[in-house]
Amino acid sequence: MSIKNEGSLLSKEELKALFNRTGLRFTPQREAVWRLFEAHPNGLTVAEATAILSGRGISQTTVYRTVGALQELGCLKWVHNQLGEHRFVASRPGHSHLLVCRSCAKAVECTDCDLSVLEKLIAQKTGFAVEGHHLEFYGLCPDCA
Amino acid sequence: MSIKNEGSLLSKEELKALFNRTGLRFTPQREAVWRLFEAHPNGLTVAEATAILSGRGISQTTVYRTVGALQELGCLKWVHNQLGEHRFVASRPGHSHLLVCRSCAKAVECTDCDLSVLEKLIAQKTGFAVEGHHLEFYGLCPDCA
DNA sequence: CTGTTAACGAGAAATTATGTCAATAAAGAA
DNA sequence: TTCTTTATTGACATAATTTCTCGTTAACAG
Ligand SMILES: [Zn+2]
Ligand SMILES: [Zn+2]
Ligand SMILES: [Zn+2]
Ligand SMILES: [Zn+2]
Repeated sequence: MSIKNEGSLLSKEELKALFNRTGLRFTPQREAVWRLFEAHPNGLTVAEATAILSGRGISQTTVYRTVGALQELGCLKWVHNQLGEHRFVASRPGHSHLLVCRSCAKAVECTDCDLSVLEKLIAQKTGFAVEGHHLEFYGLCPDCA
Repeated sequence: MSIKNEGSLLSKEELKALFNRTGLRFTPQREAVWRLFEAHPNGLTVAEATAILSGRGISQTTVYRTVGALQELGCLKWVHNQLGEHRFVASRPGHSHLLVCRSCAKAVECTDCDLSVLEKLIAQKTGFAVEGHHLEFYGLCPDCA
């Protein structure tokens, strides 16, 4: 198990390559959206991101589109906090889980949480071909405890 | 591990008792909302439920409020399907997980999936006081495979 | 440098969810 | 049963969230 490291998750070159790999263009707007989430390890709602980025001339439409793209690239994860708020958290590309604080509504990423045994068990019992999962943990973060 | 049984999950008396236990009133509208979800094991969005129930004189406002109440009572679970659609699935009161078919959107409940070991591990590593979790599995159901 | 076309912003529109308030009816007491 | 209390309801307004349209701009391959 490892906790997400602080600081820049992706260099400019890595980010450009990530977009270009799937035929997407690397634009200043897309970098700005990504950097914003990168700078907020606890996550943001689209509304919060738009409020900040509109001051930099980036439109709400572009924020929505970029959040969608980053999700498909696997480096932006969504969580529901207890009140149904839809938040997004930056991460390195790949699968991970998130811990959500019920007090301050912030989300922290954790990786290497193996559920393969459970998936196999469920596949056997139900006949489902299990392809993946979404797992969120709820609780109180150290600051709020 | 156990799979959800078919048919009526709660008798009228059980349902009334469930509401009254927490000071909520048992109304025809609330029963109708519950029975609708009970009759749709694959789940419904609020919009779908409202479309059906408005034909029976039940308002959108009441559908939203009842869905919220049933969630708090623990017998209505939400899932995101792969496209972010927000669906609700009836279940017996209590904690459980759901398997969602990516083809037919069918959601099947399963219980007794123990994550306590994982929760303790995460609590140690992160300092979070872990209080609960939300876990969905995605895959293909036997009929769609 | 040039051409192609994905991506952009502005604004409208659609969808989803919540708030207000007078009328109604569920639950418990008498 | 009847009465009293008050949570619940429906209609409607409003707010919040998300998607769409279209003319313009600029990323990127050649
Ligand atoms: Zn996982
Ligand atoms: Zn906190
Ligand atoms: Zn669980
Ligand atoms: Zn299926």
